[in-house]
Amino acid sequence: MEAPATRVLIYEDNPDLRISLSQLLGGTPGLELAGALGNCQQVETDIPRLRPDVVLMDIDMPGINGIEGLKRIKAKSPGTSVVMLTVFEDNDRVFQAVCAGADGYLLKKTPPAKLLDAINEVKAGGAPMTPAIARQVLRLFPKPVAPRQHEDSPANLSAREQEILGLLVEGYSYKMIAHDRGISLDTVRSHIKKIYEKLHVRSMTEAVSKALRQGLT
Amino acid sequence: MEAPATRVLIYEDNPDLRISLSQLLGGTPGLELAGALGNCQQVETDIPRLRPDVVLMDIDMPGINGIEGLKRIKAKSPGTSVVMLTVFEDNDRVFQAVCAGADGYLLKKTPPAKLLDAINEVKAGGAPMTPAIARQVLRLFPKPVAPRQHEDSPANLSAREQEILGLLVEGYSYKMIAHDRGISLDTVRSHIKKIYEKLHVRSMTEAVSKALRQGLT
DNA sequence: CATCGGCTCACATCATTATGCTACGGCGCC
DNA sequence: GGCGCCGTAGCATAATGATGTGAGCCGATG
Repeated sequence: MEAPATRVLIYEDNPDLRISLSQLLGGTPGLELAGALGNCQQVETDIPRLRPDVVLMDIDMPGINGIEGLKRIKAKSPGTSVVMLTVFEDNDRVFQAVCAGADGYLLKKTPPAKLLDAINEVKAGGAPMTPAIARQVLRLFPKPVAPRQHEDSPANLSAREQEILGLLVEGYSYKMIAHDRGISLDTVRSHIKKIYEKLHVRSMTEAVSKALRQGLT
Repeated sequence: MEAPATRVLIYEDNPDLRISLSQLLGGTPGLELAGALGNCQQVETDIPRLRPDVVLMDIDMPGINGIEGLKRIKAKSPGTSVVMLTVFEDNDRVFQAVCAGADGYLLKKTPPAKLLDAINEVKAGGAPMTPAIARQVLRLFPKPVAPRQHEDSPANLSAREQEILGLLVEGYSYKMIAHDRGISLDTVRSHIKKIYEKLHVRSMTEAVSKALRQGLT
């Protein structure tokens, strides 16, 4: 008396990934591939036609993006669970996805086994999320509820570190910062290393993005 | 030298559980028991005194309850991570805890191994939650949020270029973009060169900054 | 059908960043 | 008065990014 298979629909514009996801799901007992599409232009008709229980939705797609696709699905069929797939743990998108009613949020690099777990999890009423994303969701939460302008610690950055982060945001290079502040290039490196640790990032672009999105400037 | 041990502070009014948690943590390499207290009456002084990296906080305690303790910790020391422990997946408490800035939310029945994982997870910037609680958090999230929309200035960027700029903003490296989009590294270079020309910038950081500030995402 | 822009790819070279380790003076806190 | 954090600094190596030049394919447009 097996339960009927869980019907899974994939939206993913990268053909390689789409195919490997399809194969993964198709080859798993208890799951049934309802479809695997490269865009969500026809999402409104796809859903009633394919009747998925769970949708895996890539966030970054040309044309109608995943967030928009999510909204349309939820508008038509609120009961359908939608798990967002993304390469980034980007704050803004997480926020948008969560607001639009996403039921889970995973990174594309999630190993296949975890992905299958996640599908079962949503089916069981859970909400699969990577730890880092879960953290972001928690951080996002209090703000809309209580828009306190709390000058809560700028992510623990020291005054000097904030200053330098500000310059990064302005597009300054290490050299420019060193010259501008009259310190050595190596000192700039030191500061930036610490900023990276504290912000949990690994590149200037990530730091800039995080700074701008979290108002650390 | 090894990384300094993670200092963990426990608030748990049940002596049995408090002791077994203490033993669990005390016997784990990389963790250091900063303290194990039966109430959070002195939370304001406990924190600076014991300087924990992570606090495990029982929600249901006599006197000052866990939510209140959490608030006080966050008021004094926003950088300290607090993981709530609870017996029930009660909606209202989850809501309150999340609003007060909890960094994780686990059930007391969580197996010891998972608990240790969770501590490492918060330390690494994650937010351990049980799936069911994660789902509640998502549901609690205020939906009526009007996402700003700007279809205004495509800034002359082609669709592909905007797409790639989006990835840059997310902190993607050339390599990651190439892999994700299934194109060669050199093609990524080409696109980015053109993006730079069109935006009049000369580095990833400038491009990211400009993109975020002008809503090109 | 010829031209043009967008997308793809290659090769080359130099500049900049990322990361790890080490170190020292100053300051505030037990 | 020892400990930890901040700001400063240097050195070394590996990885990534910036820029130039050139080229093939395709679809749209004139």
